[in-house]
Amino acid sequence: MNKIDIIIVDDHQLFSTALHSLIGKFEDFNVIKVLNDGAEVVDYFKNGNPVPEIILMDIQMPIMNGIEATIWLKKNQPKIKVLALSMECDEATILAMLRAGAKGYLLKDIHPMVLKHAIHELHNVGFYYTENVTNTLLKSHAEDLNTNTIVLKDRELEFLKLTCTEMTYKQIAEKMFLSPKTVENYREALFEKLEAKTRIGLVLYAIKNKIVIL
Amino acid sequence: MNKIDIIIVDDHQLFSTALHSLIGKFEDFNVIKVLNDGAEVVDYFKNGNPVPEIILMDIQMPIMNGIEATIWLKKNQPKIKVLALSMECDEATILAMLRAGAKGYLLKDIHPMVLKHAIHELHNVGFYYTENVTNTLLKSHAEDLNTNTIVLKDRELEFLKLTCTEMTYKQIAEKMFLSPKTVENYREALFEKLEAKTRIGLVLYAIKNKIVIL
DNA sequence: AATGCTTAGGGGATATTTCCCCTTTATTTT
DNA sequence: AAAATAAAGGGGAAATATCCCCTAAGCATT
Repeated sequence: MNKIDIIIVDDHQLFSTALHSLIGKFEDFNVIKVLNDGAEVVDYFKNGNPVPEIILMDIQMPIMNGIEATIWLKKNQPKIKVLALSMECDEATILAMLRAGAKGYLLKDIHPMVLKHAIHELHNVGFYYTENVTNTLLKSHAEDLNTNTIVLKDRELEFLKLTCTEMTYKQIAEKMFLSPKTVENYREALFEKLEAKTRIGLVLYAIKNKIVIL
Repeated sequence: MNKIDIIIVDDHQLFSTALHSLIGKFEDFNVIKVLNDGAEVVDYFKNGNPVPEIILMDIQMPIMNGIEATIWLKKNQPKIKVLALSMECDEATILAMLRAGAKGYLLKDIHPMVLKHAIHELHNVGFYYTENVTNTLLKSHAEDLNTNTIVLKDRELEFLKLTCTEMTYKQIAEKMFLSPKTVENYREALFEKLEAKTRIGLVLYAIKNKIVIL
């Protein structure tokens, strides 16, 4: 039987190391890489490295957070199944992560056997939600989880993050190595996509969907 | 021995009623009023009603949330000790509530005797923090909790909330029955107080400090 | 009576945001 | 090969936001 290839993404070295050795003990899993930030995920795949079946993804990470990284994966590596592994149990974060495309959501303090089971379910069935998460979904009326097919492009995401800053568009343009007029186009595109009327609307969207985390 | 006067503020009728009858069983407490929203708290005291020693304050409420209400109380009824009673256990909310001036923070699923004990501690010692909250405080380096003495005035708070909206200042002025120029002054005052450079800065502050809840 | 604080309002200038319409070049899809 | 799409850039105008400095009435403190 083939092993399931896994990548671990977590900025907390202690945790990712522990997880690595833990998963190593399960004979049917194979950790092919440990990455420390969402940004490293993007680099990893842009460089054409081996594609895993499953990614165990932390959420809070310094450069690119797990939600952004999952959004990127949805677009660029749609076959990979992302299992969110997080400390946060609040509804907003769970919803944001699932909207981003995660196929499962576990809290970090679960029993190892639950993790093992979750990975298998993800691999065989395609998703795995704990009771906790299911409840959250039901509570939130599961509105637009699947309806909401808003997919932001890389540069749009980058722009959106900078928009949640006290930078002017001119400054954002410099930071993105673009002309102010191009940044202007990103702004207009996002106004449409996210149904915003002003820059404030973009900021609210980004925060609600945890594209920026305060 | 004198009873301790208490006001309950919670929009969830079922809960506040249950709480009322529960506290009624403790002979040393006296619930003098049950209110259903932060806004009712403000009205209550503006009308010169009896002042309690302790307020049990919910956080999520439809019109004015518990954090705003506590900020208002800090300024207008500083002797009242606010005990937050909430479902949220995330760091940001706890910190925001304590910054707002709450003297204690309990989760709603605690044992009644813990609540009783907490109220007594609040009354006698002046504060009561569960281990949970203490941990959160230590983790967050307890930076500016006491240093941060930013007190927003009523109208400033009102303005700030509207600022987190896709309304222009002109529209905000209309809604507040002020001239655009006066709103302009509020903006400038808040820029200084909150160390913001742009309107985005105000929005970020309001969200971080849970003055608006997304 | 004088001082200070709060609340409300204003003038005038500059920078930024927002809107609408248009071009080019490369890549992807059909 | 033709058509659609993504990514980058632009002109010009109107609406908003930001800055700095100033006035006046009301109220509380000293």
